This record gives sequence, structure tokens and C-alpha cells, in this order.
Amino acid sequence: MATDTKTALLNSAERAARTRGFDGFSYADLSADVGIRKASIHHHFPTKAALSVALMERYYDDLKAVCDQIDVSHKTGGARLTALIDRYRSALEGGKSLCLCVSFSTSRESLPEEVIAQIGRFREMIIAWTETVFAAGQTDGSIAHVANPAVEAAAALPLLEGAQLAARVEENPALFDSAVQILTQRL
Amino acid sequence: MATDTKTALLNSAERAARTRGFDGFSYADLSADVGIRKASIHHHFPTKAALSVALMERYYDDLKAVCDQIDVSHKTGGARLTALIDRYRSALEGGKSLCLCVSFSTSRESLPEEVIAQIGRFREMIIAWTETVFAAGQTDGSIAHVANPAVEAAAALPLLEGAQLAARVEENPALFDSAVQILTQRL
DNA sequence: GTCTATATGTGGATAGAC
DNA sequence: GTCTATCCACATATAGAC
Repeated sequence: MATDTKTALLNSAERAARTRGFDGFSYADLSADVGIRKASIHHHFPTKAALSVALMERYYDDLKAVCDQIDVSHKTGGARLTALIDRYRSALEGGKSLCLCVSFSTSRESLPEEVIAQIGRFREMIIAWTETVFAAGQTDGSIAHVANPAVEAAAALPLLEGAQLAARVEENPALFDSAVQILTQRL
Repeated sequence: MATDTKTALLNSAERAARTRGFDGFSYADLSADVGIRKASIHHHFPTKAALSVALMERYYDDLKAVCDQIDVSHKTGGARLTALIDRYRSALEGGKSLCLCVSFSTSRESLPEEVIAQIGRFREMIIAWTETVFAAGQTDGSIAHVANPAVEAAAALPLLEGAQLAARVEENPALFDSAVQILTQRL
């Protein structure tokens, strides 16, 4: 069964946004990629703003599921933190891509207010979850010198995002590894 | 004495790039801001790509001078790190602005290769300087638990940049403070 | 060095037939 | 739900007069 057109559009748009930025792709690009005419895309997403909202909504749900899955498959705080770092590392795709949240954060002025609010909720969700990870690592001893899980969590997400941005600018994933070594050396 | 036209254009473009992104301003905006016609801008900067190179070149020199000045006016590693954090904090301008390096990093696909190379050199310069700061803080005891200055420096810049990006998305400078608390609590 | 006028391309979006 | 055809706004850039 082929993916339906709407999902195909979301997939194409997400890949495009993550590699070229929200301003870096047009309905013409999606049209060529998915194989329908520009005008037809407006039937599924009346405006590009509506498309951005749908993308961010799906991304929130995806990452929420990822965090839940990590909790299931990894038991120590250290293992969970490693899984999160790995997730951000692999989203780099060799230095050619960012996670959707960073990509959208960098296109602020082109996005509707609704997406800005979604980004806020997304960040809160990830940081809250990361705090539980550091708290677990503090308790089970799998993350060294955790003084304050809330402070650690507030720093971890910006660090992962800044590391992605740096690695992507120079298309060099080693810059990501170098930036997050401050975390991985404690595991 | 009025600033010459070329400098006025650079100033206007830098402010615009930092608040709205490189794709977020046009020659029409500069024209309105500086008070000359669009076509006249091409006399000073033939292409927008050439303008971006000039902006990044000036920014490199500015930050180099800032680091040198910090070395002169602050003696301990801790005081120097505080000064760097303050610099990135104030570049936020209440959550409405980014430093030029982060802004350009987020507009990668619109920039010429020369600017990408300039960003690489800029980042190397800042990270090398930051390493000397952490090394000083380790020696003079003004920064707590420094195990490896190189690892600290490789993380500090992405953290500052990620913190700026987060604070700017929600136009909330408190998010910057929250993210860098992992550093400031050690001072 | 600055101007008017214009070229040329591309963006998102709409109307209306099928 | 998809199409053709078209609109309108705006972008960067150029030609040539003053």
C-alpha cells in the first residue's frame, strides 16, 4: 500500500525543511518530489503556514514516542541520555540535516505564531523528560557529578541543538561529537 | 561627521540579519533604512553574497577585538568567561536578536561558500580563545571542576549559541540564563 | 555615486474545468 | 482530488542617464 498523498507531502516537506530550512523549499519542490502539481498541494495544505503547523504537530508526537520508547528500552539514566544524544546525532545525517525543532527555530520570522507556541511546548516536553533522565542518573550513579537535574536538563537541549547547528554549518558531524563530549565523558 | 554610506549599509544589514535572518531582509529594506535607492546599494555591494562576506569579515574582527579587550580588562578565567557569557547575553537584545554567527549558521543554504569558510574560522578562533579562558580558570581556581579545557571550550560555544537560539524563538531571555546556568553556577 | 526604469525569476496562492 | 492557467507581490540584479 502506497502512502497517501498527504503523508507523502509531510515526509517530503520535513526532509526539505530539515536539510534546506523552512524558507529553503517551495511548493514547486514538493510538487516535483511527490509527483503532483503545485496547485494540488493547496488542497491538502491551504497555506504553507498550515503545512508548518502540521509538520510540527507530527514532530512533537514523534519525539514524545521516542522518549517513551527510550524509557522502555533503557533502564539507567546514563543509557537514556546516551540514547537521546544518539538520536540527535543521527538526525544530523552526516552533517546535512537538522532536527525539525532547530530548523524551525532558525526560521522564526517565516512561521505563524501557532508554530512558535508549538516549539515552546516541544521544548518544555523534552526538557522535562531530560530532567527525569538526569535525576535517574544521579540516583543510579550512571551519570557522574549530577548536582542539579533541572539545571542539567535546561542546558542539555540547547547544547544538543547548538552542537547540531555547528556540525551542520560545516557539514562535519565530528563537531557535534566534540561539542557533546562534555556530556559523554560523564557516562 | 556622518558615517559613510558603506558603513551605514553594513550597520543596517547586520542589524537586519541578526533580527530577521539573512533571508529576512532585502535591498529594499536597506534602501528604506539608509536612505538611498536599491540600485545604489549594488554600487557598494554588487551582490548580496558579497555583502554577506563583508558582514562576516567585519564580525570576525569585532569579536577578535572583544576577546582581546576581555583579556586586558579581566584577569581571572572566571571573570573572562563571565564577560563572554555577558556578551552573548546582551547580543540577544531582549530576545529579538542573535549574534551574527548563529544567524548566518541558520541561513547556510543562502550563503556563499566563502562565508561558510569564514564561519569555520570564526568558530575556531572563539573556541581556541575560550580554551585559554578555561585553562586560566583551572589554574587560578576561578572556575570550578575544570577537567579538560579543550572539552569545555568545544562545548561552551555551542551551548551559548543554542541558548541564544532557544531564547530568541520564544523572545524570552530567561531561557538563555536558564541554559547557561550550568556554567554560571561554577563561577 | 546616485538615480529611474526595467529585466528576470520565483515565491505563495486562487479560479474554475474535469 | 487533481489539473491548467493565471495572478500578484517581491526578490536580486542590470542598463544607462545624470
